[in-house]
Amino acid sequence: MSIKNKLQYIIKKSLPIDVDISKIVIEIPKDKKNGDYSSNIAFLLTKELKSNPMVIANDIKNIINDKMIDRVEVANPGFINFYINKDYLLDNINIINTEGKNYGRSNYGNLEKINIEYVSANPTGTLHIGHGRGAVYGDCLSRIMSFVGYDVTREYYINDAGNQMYNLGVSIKERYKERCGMAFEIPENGYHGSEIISLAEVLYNEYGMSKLNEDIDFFKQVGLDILLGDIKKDLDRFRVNFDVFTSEQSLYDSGLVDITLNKLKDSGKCYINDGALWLKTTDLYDEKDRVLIKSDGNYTYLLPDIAYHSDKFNRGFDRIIDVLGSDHHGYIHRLKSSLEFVGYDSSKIDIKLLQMVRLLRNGEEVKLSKRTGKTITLNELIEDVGVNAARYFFASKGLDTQMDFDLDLAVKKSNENPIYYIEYANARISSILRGKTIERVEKFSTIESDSAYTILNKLLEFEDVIISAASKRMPHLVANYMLELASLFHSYYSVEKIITDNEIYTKERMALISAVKIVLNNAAYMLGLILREEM
RNA sequence: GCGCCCAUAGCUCAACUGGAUAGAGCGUUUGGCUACGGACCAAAAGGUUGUGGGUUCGACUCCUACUGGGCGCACCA
Repeated sequence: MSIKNKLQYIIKKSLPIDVDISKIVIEIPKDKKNGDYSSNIAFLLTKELKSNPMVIANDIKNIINDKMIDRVEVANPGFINFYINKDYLLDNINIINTEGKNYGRSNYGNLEKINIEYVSANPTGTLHIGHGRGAVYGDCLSRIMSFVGYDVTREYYINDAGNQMYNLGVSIKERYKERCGMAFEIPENGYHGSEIISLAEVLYNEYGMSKLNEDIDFFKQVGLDILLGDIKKDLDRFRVNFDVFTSEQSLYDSGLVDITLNKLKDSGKCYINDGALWLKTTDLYDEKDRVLIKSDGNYTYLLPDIAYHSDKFNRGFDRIIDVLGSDHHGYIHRLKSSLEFVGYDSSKIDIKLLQMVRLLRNGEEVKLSKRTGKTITLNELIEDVGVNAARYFFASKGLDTQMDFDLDLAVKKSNENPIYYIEYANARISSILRGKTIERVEKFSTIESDSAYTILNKLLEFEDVIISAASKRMPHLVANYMLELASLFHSYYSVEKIITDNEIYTKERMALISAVKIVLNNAAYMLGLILREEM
């Protein structure tokens, strides 16, 4: 059980009335003068208890008696502040060193089945920096939610059936014609990226001019296979992985798209106008109705997507998380409305929108556009700054910040990325501990400094940090935590020598920094970072 | 024009979703290596949290009206 959870129960037991545990908020005060932990519960009970916060807080204080808590103080205008017992903090060192990689794990998620869909980039080109942000977010969230006991499925949706794929096929065919020395023309809405030219090159090298009479489907399929393969390779290099790849085409093939269409028709929410089939999404959350089948008989993107989300529901997920670019925000209402029409509970869908990455080059904005082929690829980024620095950069920021990424600055100052500061802490500890064994300390007797106890409190907080990162879907909390822990360690390192002539002193401090190293690496794992032991 | 998101130190971002004196990194200034790694530490300067109202014990956080940015507003995906 996490420390906040324990405190919640301790408080609950001390209350004169029954209060829902989730209403008892435990916080970590910014100023240590206000305790290691604090609660504002007294403010919340003033109405029910018909008393003022100070009186309520003092009543609670007088009842609380737990060996985990050293003392309780009440502060104006009614905060209850807790100080954690030092032996309890010290013993946590042993727990960390024993549990190792598992320290911080919990069953908070109760094995709830979660589907997290992210990246899902159309296989019509190479991944760029914007995809990197979504990839890191989805991957970190998956790792974090798994760690706290959710049953997580990581999923990638392949849009391999629509118009864009057709355009891809055309673009490849035209490039192939170009390579064969024939007249060619890339259509206005075709793909102009350099990867299409390389694709044509591959085709030419393999088949010469023998494929000139193949239809668009042939080129589409070749493009899909190769580009999707490249995407998977890039993601793998970025330490981003998936459990399931779902193909849009497979939803047509299995008949689910048509089944979904019939269910929508049965729902009575469809009507025909101007030769197209519309869905009355305005009956729920949408601002205008949407077309399901165009007047030319083709389906819009929405229809297979309703089928896709139905499929996710049918697979029995308790919660569905979609990670999308913020340019898709207008899409949410029509999707949720449609799903309600076919009988699913759309409140189980959590759509996380990530703001665009604005790419700067020497202070000037570089417009990303796949169509014109002007992109900074994910691979180029990794090449320049490395996987760790790139991942940390994305992982350390909240979803709704519109972040600026100055590539020149990032490369030039890559050593100033906080990840190096964190790695340096890990390297220092590794260097001290190298070749030595950590022993269990039955009774700590020499750890007394404030800086040591600040670290111990920070270590104790770890499980709660992971839980709130998971429940709030905010992986950057873990990134912040890591940086703080690294900073506390550097500080501690500068004031206390670890290895001395005193055997007990040395043994206890080695156990402490070993615990720091374990937690640092567990946090790193959560963010998909691999901390170097030497720099 | 309508809708969603954003605005915090010179710059890039935090602030535990309503808590106590708004914090880090970079940059600037000052001090610290005969120590287990100086890619470090200690300290200073830097803020009317875009603006005006409101809600309450308490607001960066919630409501409202503005200002300025991003993104949407297809029988594209």
